[in-house]
Amino acid sequence: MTQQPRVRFAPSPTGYLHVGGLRTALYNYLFARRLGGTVILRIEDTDRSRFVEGAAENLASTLAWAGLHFDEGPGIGGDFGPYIQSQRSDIYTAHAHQLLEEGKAYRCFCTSEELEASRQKQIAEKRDPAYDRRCRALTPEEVQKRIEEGMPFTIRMKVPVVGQMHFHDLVRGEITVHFDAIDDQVLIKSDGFPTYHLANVVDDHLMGITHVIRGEEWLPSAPKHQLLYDFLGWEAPAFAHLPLLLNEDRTKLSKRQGDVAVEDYRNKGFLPTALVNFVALLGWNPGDDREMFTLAELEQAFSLERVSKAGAVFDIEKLRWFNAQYLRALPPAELAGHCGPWMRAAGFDTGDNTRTEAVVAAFASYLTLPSDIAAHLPFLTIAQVTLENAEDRLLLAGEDAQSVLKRFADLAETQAPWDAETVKALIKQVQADTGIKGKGLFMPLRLALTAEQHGPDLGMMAELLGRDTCVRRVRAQIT
RNA sequence: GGCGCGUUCGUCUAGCGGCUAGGACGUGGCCCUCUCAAGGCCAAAACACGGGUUCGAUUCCCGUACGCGCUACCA
Repeated sequence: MTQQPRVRFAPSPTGYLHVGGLRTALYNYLFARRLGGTVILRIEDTDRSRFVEGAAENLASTLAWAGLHFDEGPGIGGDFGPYIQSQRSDIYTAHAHQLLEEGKAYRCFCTSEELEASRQKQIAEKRDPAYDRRCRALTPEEVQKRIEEGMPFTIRMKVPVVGQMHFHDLVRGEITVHFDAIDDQVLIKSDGFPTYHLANVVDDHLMGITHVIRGEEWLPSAPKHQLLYDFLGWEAPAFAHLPLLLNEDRTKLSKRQGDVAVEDYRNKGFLPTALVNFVALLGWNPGDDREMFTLAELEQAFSLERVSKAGAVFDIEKLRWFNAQYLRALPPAELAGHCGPWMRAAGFDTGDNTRTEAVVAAFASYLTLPSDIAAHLPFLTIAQVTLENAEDRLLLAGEDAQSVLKRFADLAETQAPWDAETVKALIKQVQADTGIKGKGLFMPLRLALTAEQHGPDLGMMAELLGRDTCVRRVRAQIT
């Protein structure tokens, strides 16, 4: 029987969407789409102390911005809800009590302070910090007495004391762990909420999750989860632990060393297509030399078999390259849409769509981010050209330069129509009339017109400036 | 410290016993062009180390080193 895969992305709403989270969400999404499966968004908000208002909504909208759309989840619906863990408390409690009754879990009355003290002592004695399982030995009478006294308690999983277990990881293969390395994990906290371990196992089972695709930081606790499935008499889903995203110094990608929030990249003008394409290739490759992928193409090409094992450094330079590629491939109207805010901030009036689009099209190949457009606008926004550079002034003062400027101004005065092509023809005429060509012909004009030595096609620049401005600026440089 | 995972150019990676170790970003050069950007071409640049196994190891096994992760009533 081949069942359609059901996968989930299960972030905790503690703020923004981390780029590593985006990558995890993406791989889940691609895996499911490729196989015609279902993608579920589940909010893991069992830690009330870390809850951030609005974070869940922000997560969802950022994911949507990236183009990832879920089949089930909060605000989407589905037959396995609710999809917010804080609304599923009784379900976790019921399963924890079942484990209690079956002798697979026990109540622990130790306080956080006691546990911390014990931990410190163990560290001081150079022993491995681990819960000493003192409450595991409590008699039923003692337990009953403490409950009646109203002592708060947690519920801990009764991990076998000896032996070892295996589990299979789709990325890493067979993994063996000895039970003595596994603590008696807390399942239900003293506030009544479940820990990640219990909630994730219960939900994954109840929601019919077939494949758990998550970050490598979860690898060490996978055996606990496997054990929980066994305790509950459930078949565990397949596991796939993805390699981590790293800082330049190869530590786990974190704030402090650059932007880690998807929103940061979004706000800077990175396109979702570029970010998704880039992040898809961090830990996965198609097996051939392709590297430009749309989401739809990724859906076709993705497979867990080609996910690599080692962590990947988040190389912002390559992301920038991807962004430049996608940016310049945009239709002018869309490019103008992205650049608009920056252009207005730079004093350019974007009221005329045709003109705005012509400007961004002229500079498309110069842009890595939409904000880069601002640096190219001064020639359009300044009142007149003033050459700061002595070298430039010298260049314009030359005899040849002056005759080029004069001839151009004379011819331009009556030129109509005025567009890139006709201006170029006009420059050709200047060349024929003055015998000056190449750099000596273009540079004086470029400087007089734009105040810059470098830039796009001069004919295009002249068109954007308009005939009258061109004539005025060129005449202004004639001595 | 313990446990787990990992290790091919600076970075992302291909490679699944025999290759001049391939591609991409970045870097350098050349070409194109009035110039710059883009684009094209070329170049420099890697199998962590030590043992095995094998006719032959980047590839398989073991060890070492290094890195990362986990080691919470956080996820």
